[in-house]
Amino acid sequence: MPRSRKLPTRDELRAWREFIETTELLRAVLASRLHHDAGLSFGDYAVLLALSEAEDTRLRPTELAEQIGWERSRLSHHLGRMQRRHLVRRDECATDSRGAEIVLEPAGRDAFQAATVPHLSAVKEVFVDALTPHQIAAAAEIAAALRNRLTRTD
Amino acid sequence: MPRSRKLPTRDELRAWREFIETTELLRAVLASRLHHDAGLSFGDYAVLLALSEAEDTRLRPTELAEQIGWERSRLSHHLGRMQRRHLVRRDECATDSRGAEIVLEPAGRDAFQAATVPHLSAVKEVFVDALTPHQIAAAAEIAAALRNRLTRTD
DNA sequence: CTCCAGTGTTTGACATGTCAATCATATGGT
DNA sequence: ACCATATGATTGACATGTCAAACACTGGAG
Repeated sequence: MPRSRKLPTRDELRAWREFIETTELLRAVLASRLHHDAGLSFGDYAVLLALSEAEDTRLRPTELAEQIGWERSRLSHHLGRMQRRHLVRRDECATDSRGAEIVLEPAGRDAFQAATVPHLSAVKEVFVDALTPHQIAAAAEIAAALRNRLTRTD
Repeated sequence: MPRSRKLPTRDELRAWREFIETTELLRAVLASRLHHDAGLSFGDYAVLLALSEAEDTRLRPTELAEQIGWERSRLSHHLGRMQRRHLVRRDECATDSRGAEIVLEPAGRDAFQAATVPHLSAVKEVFVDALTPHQIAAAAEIAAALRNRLTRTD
């Protein structure tokens, strides 16, 4: 009868714990490898990827933040750190003097290019090759279902 | 021929991105709720859970760190913060004067008890109820497969 | 007994993340 | 033109995470 229970069952909770802990471990392992192989953090990589794909390799902060799903203040702090390392540069925006434009610097382009192959190899090794094709499809569906729940109404 | 390709295909990469970004969002949402509902972080909750389940509600730091999968230095920093909030206490260890024993304090017990139901409700809402029973089982299997890969040889 | 390599834990320096407050400029209503 | 409010972005204070070094004791070889 407890179709309408409010709390997870023991098995559901076990699945939850295994799922959330493992995905955290997965993230940590990949982040650690990326840092070891290319000296970039996950955040660095996300920023550089978005900039690399952007027209003219430049983006407004708000747009960049939306693309990678970050709050603006988080991005701002991170850009400060990346700027110190000459990976990106802040330009003034021509059309809105409040605004800025984040520009990919040569060092950022180089670091991103050097990082890409090792990073994708690592993804292949610890994600793609760890799962069957069917499981990969299932993972994508699960993610879609979760995202659907997370981003509605709220 | 590219059965032995070293990099993910476009589809595999899409699945990867959706998976990793969504699990991060999931974690962030649950952490935010837990903090809002009970004033505890994910880390606080993990520590309090382990201590609550421990015999005599006390544990050696190294044991505690292993149970929740943290590095010892991370745990030490976190315990310092929790101690300031009177959630836990550090006792000297009777059998090894180098060592310590982390003890659950009344405030920690209360906070954990107050946090549990809202947290599990949230897990039910954003994880269990977002997926079909079949998907939950698949999620557990995927996590097991990933963990298997992550924790072997390396 | 003495020394020293090993173990348990903490510390310091720094990278990263969140939240609320601030700053500067843009913009629409009067 | 003027101002109230909205918008783009940054800042400050603080929580959290990693890494390497330091610290404090243990336990066994000589």
